[in-house]
Parts: sequence; structure tokens; C-alpha cells
Amino acid sequence: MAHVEREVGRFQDFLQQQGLKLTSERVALVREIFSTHYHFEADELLFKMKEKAVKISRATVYRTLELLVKSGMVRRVHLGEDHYHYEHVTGNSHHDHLICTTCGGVIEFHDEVLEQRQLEICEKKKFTPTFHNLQILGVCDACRRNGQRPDSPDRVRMIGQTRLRK
Amino acid sequence: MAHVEREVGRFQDFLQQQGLKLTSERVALVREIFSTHYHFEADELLFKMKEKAVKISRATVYRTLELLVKSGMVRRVHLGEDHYHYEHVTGNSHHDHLICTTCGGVIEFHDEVLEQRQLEICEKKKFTPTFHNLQILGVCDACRRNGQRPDSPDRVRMIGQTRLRK
DNA sequence: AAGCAACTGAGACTCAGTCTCAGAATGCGC
DNA sequence: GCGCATTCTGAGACTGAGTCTCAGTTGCTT
Repeated sequence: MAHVEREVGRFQDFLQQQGLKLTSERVALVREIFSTHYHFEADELLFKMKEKAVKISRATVYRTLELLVKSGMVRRVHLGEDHYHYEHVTGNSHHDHLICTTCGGVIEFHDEVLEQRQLEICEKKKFTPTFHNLQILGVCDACRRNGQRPDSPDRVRMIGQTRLRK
Repeated sequence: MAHVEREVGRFQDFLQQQGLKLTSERVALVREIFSTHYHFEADELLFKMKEKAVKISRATVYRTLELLVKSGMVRRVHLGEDHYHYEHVTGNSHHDHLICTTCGGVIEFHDEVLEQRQLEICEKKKFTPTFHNLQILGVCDACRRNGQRPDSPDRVRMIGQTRLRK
């Protein structure tokens, strides 16, 4: 919990610095975000707040997420679905994702070799990178053991669209 | 043009094999897709057809794209925007993307070191990969020379949302 | 404590993508 | 070449994530 309050403080600093205000809605959202979910969706957050009988409108959820992204405390990521997900930014630790197309689970990893090689590629192409985004889709250990075949004939559709939906 | 007709043939083979029909709309779309655009959006395609006075409904565009994806001739990709893009699948050549957040341009690349390393990571995590997806966002050579600063204070918002829009 | 800028909620709006269904076209069997 | 089941198409309603607007509210500076 102390940890969560530290995040609230960080956010307050950011807001103050921008001439913005720390409202009760913003505090509630930051607490919710940093007390549990590592990866989450905007609608999920909206739902959780409603569950807790804290009334916060959709517009406010999106507005606050935008501020959190600007402040660098939260990052917006694509996880293979057709809408955004968000995740905490802990320190500077950039990482990428393995996404199980069977259970929807997400495994994070960070690999220096990969990072370095990407920089080399950018240099070769005279490209100045600011950010990157790698998702590897497939089947996790648990799902594979449960007899899920990773390579069904329909795999293209699975990955592209429906599998992760709903 | 002969090249385009070969793609039409490939699509016809696929349709036949699935007990589906080769309609004039499908032919027109395949021709349009494979005669120019390497990367394209569904709406862009819809617009181009309207421009050429070929009347094809949105539903048909999306349905045909779905079939092309299933046939393996086209791939659905995320290019950092909040909706899908599509690209040709030429042979088996998988590749990833450098995306310029200033001009919206896309540079493709393929790198075996990167591919290999990803497989190693998956192995270590007991993850069975089927597909992956890497975008590196940044500023291309031309835009950098034009004095665009890659690291503006607003960079997070730029990358995450607005920059590529519209 | 006042005042004003910033904030909020409700709901209208947008935009990509999907679905439905009645009418149209394809192509297989003859 | 023709009939006809099957598949396709277009129009437009629908969905769901996300954005915008505006009138009323709240935080914070003085």
C-alpha cells in the first residue's frame, strides 16, 4: 500500500508541474491501477471502479490514462488485440511480450541481445529509434501440455482476429 | 500486370479449394491490392475503388480481406496505429517494420540474428511461437535531416496516439 | 473565503469493423 | 448452354473502443 501511495505522489508531482489538479477521481484511479493490475484495459478499469461503487465516467478514465501515459508512469501497448492495453512502467525496465493465443496469458521478457541488435539495424538504416514494440504470439507451456495444438490449419485467422476477442 | 494476374490465379485456386466463388468484386480487389499498395488500410482500398467508379461495398472489402488473409496472400499487421493495416505476403519472407513517427513512412527489414534470438528466448520460456510482430518507432533519415527532433518533450503522446492519425 | 482555471459526468459522436437479409451472381451437373 | 442450389453482394443497422462537448462542480492560489 505504501507503494501505491508513492505512485500517487509521483502523479501529484507530475500534475503540479503541469499546472493540473489532483482530484479524488484521479487518486482513485491511480490507486486502483497500481494496487493490482499489471496489464489492464481501459474498460476493465471502468468496470472495477463501478464494482467498487466509485462513480467515475468513461471520459475521466480515458483522460486520466492519457495523463498517466504522458507522465511516463503507464505505457500503452498493443497485445495482439484490436484495442489498447496499458501496463505499469516500473523504473526504466523496458520489456517485450510473449502472448499465449490459447489462454490469453502474457509473459514478459527483456533481452539485451535483442535490444542491441535492433540498435544495429536502425543504425544501418539511418533510423533514429525512440521506442519499440515486440510481441511473440504462440502457445504457452501450460496450454501446450493441455493438448492444444499450436499449428491448427486455421492459425492465421486465430492469430489475426478472433482468438483473443471477447 | 502479368504478376497481378498470377495473384488472381492464386486466389482463384484458394477459393475453388474452399468451394467458394471468384466474383468480379473479388477479382477487382485482388488486382487493386497487388498492382500497387504494399501496405494499405481497408478504408483506403474502399476509397480507391470508389475513385475508380468500381462500386464495392465496405462489407465486401472486409470479407475479401478476410479471405485473402486466410489464403495466406495478405497479412494483417499493426503499424502503431489504432486500426489494422494489411500487406502483401511475398513468398515466405517474413519481415518487421521501422515506422517513422514524423512522416508515417514504413521501412521493412528482415534480420536472422533477431529471429534466432527470439527462438532462443521462447525455448528458454518453454513457449511455442507461431508468429511475431516487431515495430520500431522513431524518425527516418529524411525527416531527421529536415530538422525534426526525435526526442521532443511530448514524445510519449506523439508515439502513442495522435501523430499517425488522420 | 473568493475566484477562476481545471475538472467531471452524461451522453452525443466518430470510426473501424461486423452482421443481417433480401436480391443477385456463380458455376456445377446435366 | 441452362437450371438451380449455393454463395455473394450491397445497404444500412449495429457494435465497441475511444473522443468530444458543454454545463455544472471542484481544487488550489492568493
